Amino acid sequence: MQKELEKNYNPQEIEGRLYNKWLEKKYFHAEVDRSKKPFTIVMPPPNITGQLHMGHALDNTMQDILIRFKRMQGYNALWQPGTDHAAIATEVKIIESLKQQGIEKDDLGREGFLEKAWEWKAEYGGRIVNQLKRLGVSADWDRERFTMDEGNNKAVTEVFCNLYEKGYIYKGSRIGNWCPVCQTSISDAEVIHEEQEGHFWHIKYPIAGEEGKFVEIATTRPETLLGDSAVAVHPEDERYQDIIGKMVILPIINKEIPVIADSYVDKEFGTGVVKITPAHDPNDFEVGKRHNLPEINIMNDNATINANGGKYAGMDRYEARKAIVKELDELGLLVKVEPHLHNVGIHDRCKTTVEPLVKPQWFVKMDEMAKPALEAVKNGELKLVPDRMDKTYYNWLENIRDWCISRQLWWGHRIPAYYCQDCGEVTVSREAACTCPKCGSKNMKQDEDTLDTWFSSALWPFSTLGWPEQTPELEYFYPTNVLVTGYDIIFFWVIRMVFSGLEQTKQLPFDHVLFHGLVRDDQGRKMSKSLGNGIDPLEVIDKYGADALRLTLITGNAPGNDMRFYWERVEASRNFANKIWNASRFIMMNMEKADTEAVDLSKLTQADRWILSKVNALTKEVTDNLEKYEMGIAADKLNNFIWEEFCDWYIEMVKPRLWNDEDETKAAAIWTLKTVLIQSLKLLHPYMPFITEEIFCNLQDEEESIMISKWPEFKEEWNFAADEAAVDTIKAAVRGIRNIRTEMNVAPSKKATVYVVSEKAEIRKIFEDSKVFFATLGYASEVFVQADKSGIAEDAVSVLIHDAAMYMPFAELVDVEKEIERLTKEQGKLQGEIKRATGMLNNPKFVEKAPEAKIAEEKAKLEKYTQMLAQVEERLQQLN
RNA sequence: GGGAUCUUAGCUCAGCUGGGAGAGCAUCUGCCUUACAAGCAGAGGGUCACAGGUUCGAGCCCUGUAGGUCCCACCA
Repeated sequence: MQKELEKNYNPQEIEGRLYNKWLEKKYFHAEVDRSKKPFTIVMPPPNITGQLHMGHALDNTMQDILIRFKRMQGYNALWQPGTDHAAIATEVKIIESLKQQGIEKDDLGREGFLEKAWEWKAEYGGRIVNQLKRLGVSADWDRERFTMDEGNNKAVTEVFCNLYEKGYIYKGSRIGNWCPVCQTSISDAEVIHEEQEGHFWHIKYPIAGEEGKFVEIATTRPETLLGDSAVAVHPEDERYQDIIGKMVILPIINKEIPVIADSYVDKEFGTGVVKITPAHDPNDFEVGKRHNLPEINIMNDNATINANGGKYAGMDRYEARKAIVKELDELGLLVKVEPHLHNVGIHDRCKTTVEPLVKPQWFVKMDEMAKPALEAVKNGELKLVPDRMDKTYYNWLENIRDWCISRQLWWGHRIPAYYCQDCGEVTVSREAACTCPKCGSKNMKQDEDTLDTWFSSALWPFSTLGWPEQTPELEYFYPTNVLVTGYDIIFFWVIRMVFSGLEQTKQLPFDHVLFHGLVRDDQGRKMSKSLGNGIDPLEVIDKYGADALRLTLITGNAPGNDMRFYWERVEASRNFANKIWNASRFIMMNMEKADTEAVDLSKLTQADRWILSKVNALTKEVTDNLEKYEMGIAADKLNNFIWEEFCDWYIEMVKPRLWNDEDETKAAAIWTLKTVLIQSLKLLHPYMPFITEEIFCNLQDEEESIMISKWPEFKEEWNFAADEAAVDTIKAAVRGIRNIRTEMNVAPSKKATVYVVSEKAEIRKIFEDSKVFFATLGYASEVFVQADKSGIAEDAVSVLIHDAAMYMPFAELVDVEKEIERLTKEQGKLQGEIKRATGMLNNPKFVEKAPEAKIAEEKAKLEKYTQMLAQVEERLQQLN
């Protein structure tokens, strides 16, 4: 006796129960097992500060689909999860929360702060994991890692030392991006450019020793004048040839600086004269290096003016700007102020305008490591999906600059560099260096800085598997198979994993990268906290179930494309879930009517063979699509098959057999229903794990879970091409009857007599065999199949289906005008088709080049359409 | 400035290597037909942005134009 299902699918009751069952049964856990092939995905580690958002939901749904698919296919599937310490993002949050308690970061000191940070991690680090679980994520939680756990720390130190020993890591005093609020350096990738309304100040610098003579410069940042070391013009600028080499007097500071010539200056832009501030502008920094200019730092770390700014010392950079402009104006040196639109660099985390500053920082030399990473995609070893991402990837690697990896933060991996306080020697070492190798001093101090958070995430695919130890896991599960992530972190993360993997393990960390886009709101805007337009995935799960959310995020979306979130789409997915639920309910209600354990394939009817053949073809297609990461396409096909083919057609076709106790094919029908349902559920399981599991378990007792059941395969013995064609014909015929009924406004309760007329015996056989479908699907009371039109009422209405004509004696209901209109339309259509087919067949090139099957198909169509046209025309004549 | 991408039904989007324009939602018309009204049956609606080109054949390939989005670089 089967369980009775509720009338509507109710996910809330089911999901938690099933997820716990899966956890208890350890289905997500993978152990090294050399008898099976591994399939590995590493989960992009969510930040410990994070709350689940739609991006996570999409990313993890895609991974879950792939991992469940591969697991069912028999792979030893490992989905390696973990979380990211997210250095700056977390540190900022902790500082904020401390502030609310009235505690300043500096009051705590490094040790005290880190204590708080670990407390934070303990409190919030598990939150997002629990949220992911609600989505149905089948990751191996027993292997959960953290970027700052012991193993990862070891990997980070090892990589740092390896790169240092190879000469790829160096410490240099270079101009870099500085965030005055976070008080740390940031990499180029962390700077976003924003167009802002600014001003262009034209200022006169007096020429030394030439009373009354000036050069006019234009600047957007007048306050940096305090740090000018020169004024530059283009070497070939006729206007300024006479002043090259002369000195000008820097206003306010009142010191002489040289006029230099450098081709960096654009003659056309501004006045053609540029002030050079090597310590506060990246371009000026380069110019300064070329001309050996002094780097005068005028700013403190919090972007206030320092002692080099004289009387402006202590002022904020913007305050100083105002004051300096005012003074210049008073001195009569301000020529004009123009409005000016320019791009300003902003820190992506805190939105503060970054300040270019010269600071000693650690860098990774990129040119050598970029080469093999570039090569991997060019030679096809690493495939990006969609492949248009290749160009973005190339472009970045070909123009790569050294990676600034030091951060002036506390939360992160501390740089394993030790300075001898006596002789100044720098030691980079895997173990804490207590003795200076040069002078033997015990007075050693570790570098205060920590590493960019992406330094540890770059190692994630192999550090999580145990590297640098040669663990069995590393050997077996690495390299991983596919990385799934958003295109927005291709530079931050993907590329860095690729070159790190190649450098450290001599292998690509994965051979495919599947990119997805952003989930936007219904107006196409990015979901963000400030806009308040974010939709909480947990709210969607509460309302409609995890399966509905998952399906919504996958359906109708191609790899790498952004998508918009609509509640209506979730509703549609929920409706689909309910449809499956009810189909299953129907099947279960009928299952006890016959013993379906052993059914002879020869007992199957044409309809049974048709749906089996369909699900068989679907199996192949869905499998192929999933192998090619075409999840959206496969989802569409599953929806279409289950809803239309299986529910709307097959179940309806089969009903009379279930209701008729005399019917010998009843058992076959029930067997087919169950078989096709189970196979569909399996194909759907990666998308909708909960509902498929619930039905699967209610449907049968022999297997304990659909998620460890075997993925279906295409079977030649289920391939019934002829039956597929025949049922397609029947379907078309039924549709024709329904159309006529609708057009003539025949109430469904009113039964009709249907005549099927065809001279062809095989056509007659198809309809003879399927009279019952017309009764159920087309509401016909009687069906006559015959070779000619004898006995059919003169005023019968006809419809043409393929090459069979159907007559329905509804004389009293016929609207002749309408019928003529319809037939005329049909006539036009057919004429068009005939013209098209004739054109193709008369084309010598087509006949020569096209495959034979194609030509035969066109010939068959031409013949068919010609016959149909003749029938339509005959009918038209009758009516006129 | 360099690059990517998009423009397909009222809306949101699919459309694989060129071979008779699709889905969901929305709209209209009938139906509470014993799995499902979160449903069933039917209907309307598209010069596939524009202009050229290649091809027997173009939504798909090439060139150009217009508009949108995004990325990178940079504007003293």
